[in-house]
Amino acid sequence: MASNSKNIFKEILKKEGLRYTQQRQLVWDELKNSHDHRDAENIYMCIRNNGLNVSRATVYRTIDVLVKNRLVRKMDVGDGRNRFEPRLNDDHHDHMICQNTGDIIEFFNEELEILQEKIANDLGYTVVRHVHQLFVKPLTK
Amino acid sequence: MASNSKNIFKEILKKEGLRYTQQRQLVWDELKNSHDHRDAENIYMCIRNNGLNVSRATVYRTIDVLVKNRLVRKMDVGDGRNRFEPRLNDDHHDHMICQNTGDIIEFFNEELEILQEKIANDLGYTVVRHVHQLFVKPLTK
DNA sequence: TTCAGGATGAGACTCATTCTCAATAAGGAA
DNA sequence: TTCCTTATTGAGAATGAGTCTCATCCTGAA
Ligand SMILES: [Mn+2]
Ligand SMILES: [Mn+2]
Ligand SMILES: [Zn+2]
Ligand SMILES: [Zn+2]
Repeated sequence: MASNSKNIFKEILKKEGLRYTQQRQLVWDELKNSHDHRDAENIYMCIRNNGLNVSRATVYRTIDVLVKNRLVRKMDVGDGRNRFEPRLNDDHHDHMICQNTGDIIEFFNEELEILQEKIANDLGYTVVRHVHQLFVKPLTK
Repeated sequence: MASNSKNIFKEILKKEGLRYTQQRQLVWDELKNSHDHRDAENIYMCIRNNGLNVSRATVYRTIDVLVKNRLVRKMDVGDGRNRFEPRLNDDHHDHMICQNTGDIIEFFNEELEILQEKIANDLGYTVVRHVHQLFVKPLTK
């Protein structure tokens, strides 16, 4: 049901010893209702354009909690501001950024994931997290 | 000889229609004489501690030229400031960042490079550049 | 319903990087 | 060499994403 993600959110706040507030719910709603890779300002403005009011500080503070608890993923495309995407069904994927259109294409390749873990192991490490971004251009036919 | 990289640098400035200046040479010297992954402030301070004087603005401006012409590589480890490393013999490699020590370990894996190009191709793209960073922890024996 | 203490909002602040502009110095011409 | 045009430089102001402060507000346990 629609309230499932709300309950997950409430659980997390409880676990963190934080209170459930209107503002925190609004930020989470705004994030989970789009699959885009958006920056904090965009999330802030969308809430505001909806006639609701949550401060920038609260947007940032709430996103931190969401990222820490893996409900949201933080990413940096190299343009100086972080982007966020919801992560409801904890599926890992990496990104391809089209240099022509700015489109962000998601991809997942098991072989790649295994290979990078192997590379780390061979050097005496294990991968905790990783960033893999391909900046691409369309193939000319 | 030692002046080879200086000549390469002069060539690039000429090609870009820029003048050869003491300050620009000092920034390039500072960068090429270390294999570390350093931030702009570090480069600025090292030059200054050598009793020489180049402004921050010029350090940033010169690095831009070096990056554009592939004499220097720009990277972002996610701590809010860019890092730079020389790139004299245009060898590609990716990075592993140790979460415990902060060490940056370089690696290169042909198979990985080929695989990511294949992934892009399958989606109708070709890879122009990529970022691949593994945030790792030492394996416990 | 009460009320202690966590949460919020507005704006100050931080810090890396970029911009401004008057003064300086390359470097081609003669 | 000297001259002269114009790119370059330096100091500091400006920018912008993100963080912090603190007076006020609100949550939620009792
Ligand atoms: Mn994504
Ligand atoms: Mn490196
Ligand atoms: Zn991956
Ligand atoms: Zn690579």
